[in-house]
Amino acid sequence: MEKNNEQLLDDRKVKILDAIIRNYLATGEPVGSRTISKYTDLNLSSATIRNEMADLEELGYIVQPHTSAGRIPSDKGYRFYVDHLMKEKDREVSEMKKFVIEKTQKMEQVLKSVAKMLATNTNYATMISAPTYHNKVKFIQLSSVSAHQILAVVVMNSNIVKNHMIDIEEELDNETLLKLNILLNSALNGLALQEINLATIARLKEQAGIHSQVVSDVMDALAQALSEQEDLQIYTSGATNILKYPELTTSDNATNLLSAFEEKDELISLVNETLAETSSETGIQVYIGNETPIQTMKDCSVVTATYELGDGVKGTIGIIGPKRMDYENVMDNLKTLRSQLDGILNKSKGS
Amino acid sequence: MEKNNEQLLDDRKVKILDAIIRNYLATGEPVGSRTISKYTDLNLSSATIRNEMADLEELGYIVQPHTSAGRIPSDKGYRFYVDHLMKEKDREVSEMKKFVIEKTQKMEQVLKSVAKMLATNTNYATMISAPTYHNKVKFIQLSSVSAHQILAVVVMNSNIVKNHMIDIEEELDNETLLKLNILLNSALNGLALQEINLATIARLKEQAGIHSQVVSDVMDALAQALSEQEDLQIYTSGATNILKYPELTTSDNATNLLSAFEEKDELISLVNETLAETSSETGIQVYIGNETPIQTMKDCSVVTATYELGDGVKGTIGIIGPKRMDYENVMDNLKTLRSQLDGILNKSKGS
DNA sequence: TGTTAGCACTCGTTGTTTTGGAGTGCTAAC
DNA sequence: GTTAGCACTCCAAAACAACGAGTGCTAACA
Repeated sequence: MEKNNEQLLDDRKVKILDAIIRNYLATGEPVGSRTISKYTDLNLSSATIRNEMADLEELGYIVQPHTSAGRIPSDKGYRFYVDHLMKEKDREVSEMKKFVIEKTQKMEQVLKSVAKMLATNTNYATMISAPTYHNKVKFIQLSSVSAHQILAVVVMNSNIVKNHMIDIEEELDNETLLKLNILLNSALNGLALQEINLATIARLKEQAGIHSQVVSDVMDALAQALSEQEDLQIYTSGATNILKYPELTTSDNATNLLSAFEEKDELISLVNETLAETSSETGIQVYIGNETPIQTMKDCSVVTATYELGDGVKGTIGIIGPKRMDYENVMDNLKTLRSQLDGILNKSKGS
Repeated sequence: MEKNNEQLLDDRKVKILDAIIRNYLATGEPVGSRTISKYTDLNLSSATIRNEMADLEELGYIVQPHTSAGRIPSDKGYRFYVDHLMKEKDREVSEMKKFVIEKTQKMEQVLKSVAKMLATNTNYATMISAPTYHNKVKFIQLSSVSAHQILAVVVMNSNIVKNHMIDIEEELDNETLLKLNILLNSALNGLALQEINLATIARLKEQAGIHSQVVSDVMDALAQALSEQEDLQIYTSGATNILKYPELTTSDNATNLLSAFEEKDELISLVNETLAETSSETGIQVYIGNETPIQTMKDCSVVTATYELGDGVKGTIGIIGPKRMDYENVMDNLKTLRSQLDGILNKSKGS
């Protein structure tokens, strides 16, 4: 925090800004010159601090809620803090791992408990998206369940299983079914879902050589089932933490935020956004106030992390809290989590 | 509302009580004697009303928030209202049906939109549980997906499909697999999941005649997969409606309620509770205040309805709001919904 | 005997005023 | 460049006043 490659900020100003923000993060109250005067080891009188603060305000790093109140950080101030001032903790990571791993059950369970743990750890609202497998077909099987129903099962590379029930008009004999199975497996194996389009299906029908209506129907149904977009699963926790922060409770702000957590579609676009913004080497992204892609969260800070499960499979974790959030703690949590999710989730694949 | 088989309530008191409650439901404000004096067609002076109100208070049907305030209904008052006073609307039901049916997609989608519609219709928080199929096995299939993986697919009577991936040590040849499939189907077909226990499996192993470790392993894994309790899916909507009612916002009440909606485990016990209480012929249950099985909701009213999908498959719908909820509207909604869910959901079976 | 007008009283709500104090900006002295 | 001092601002909390909706009670009335 000695360095300042930022415009015009001399060493002392940086120190003061740092002190202001830290103090505000801790108390949530506007901080005055006298406080800083004693807080720092700069040994400066409050009057001096006042002058510096006036400068910092002019530069846009802090603002006054009203005359005769202390200063609070602006978005720009927070940004500077996150980019330059914040210390990176390096704490031991064992506890977290243990907590999650203990009960490695289904993926869903794991994700839920990860979200929950993060929420209790940070006291903010959290979300985590299930990894999105853009995956290849590994195995397909059609089985005749009853006279008028065919069950199609598709296993993906990641061992995710999809099934789809197909209603048919007339019965399909076992022989044809077997033939179809072989055909499908040899034709579609290794293809990504996106690669299976109308053309592929048409060619398949051709190859099948059996020009009965039933076969055609089954193929179409299967194609449709495969093309169906699996919708992004999102798990949240601690949404009510939002109510703990008065600055988020004003107006119907809180309601909107809570709704967003219940409805989840805004969270989905958040996930898509962050996955698109191929974030820096750390994989962690901080949105302060208006920087956020989601309008509903413009009074919050949003910290997201993308995690990767080895084979290019990605997901997103998000923490939503007030702008005066404990960035250090949050980012620390996300960082360790990110490094562990790979191991944790791979153990519990298979939906 | 002419009849009063309730203790000591003469006709006039009933009318006054009715007026008080209706008024309070509409305004949310304590209602005074003067209001009632004009509201009803009884042509009584406020003084007379006051006397009657004093009586009603002594009998426990209404309470005063404080001296020199109007009266509001007590739990007992609400109960009386719901049991005897409330009119049953009979409105046309078409709109609701249309709205939901239009987009009959997957069950999950349908349930979500039902909850949403209810929430917007009533302005309360709503939940709906997915139907619980205590179901019989219709079809089982083991398939070899790769050298060390077997996929077990089980189709239930209701066309719900469960799949489970089984890791195996040594490869299983096709012939054995086929044999197993036949065996499993003939042995387990028609059995309810609960009927498949260790004994059944042991007997099956016996019958298989193949005493290889692999077969035994597969059987065990399958048994375990089958016995796994599918956890009750619950969809909610409009949880934030809770914040609209000041009487629920006091203290950390709202937080607890909202958390309940996020965490869902309390909702699950609510569902279990209501399913157990084999409710009356109408299938609708009203819990007022402390009557509710869920402590968190002791300041609310909870109205639940169980719906049935022909084949004994049941689910629960719940509406959670303030005690001064519009019971008529709520119950009306639930009633029509109940009568339609059967048709709606049967169209979109298959998870 | 039931009903009602009248009245004194209660008490929460709302609005106004007062006060205190935290914090500022500016000026003048060091 | 730093700081002590001072006048000034303005929010928050407390204190106060007025209002009015509503009550219970009593006494008169049909």
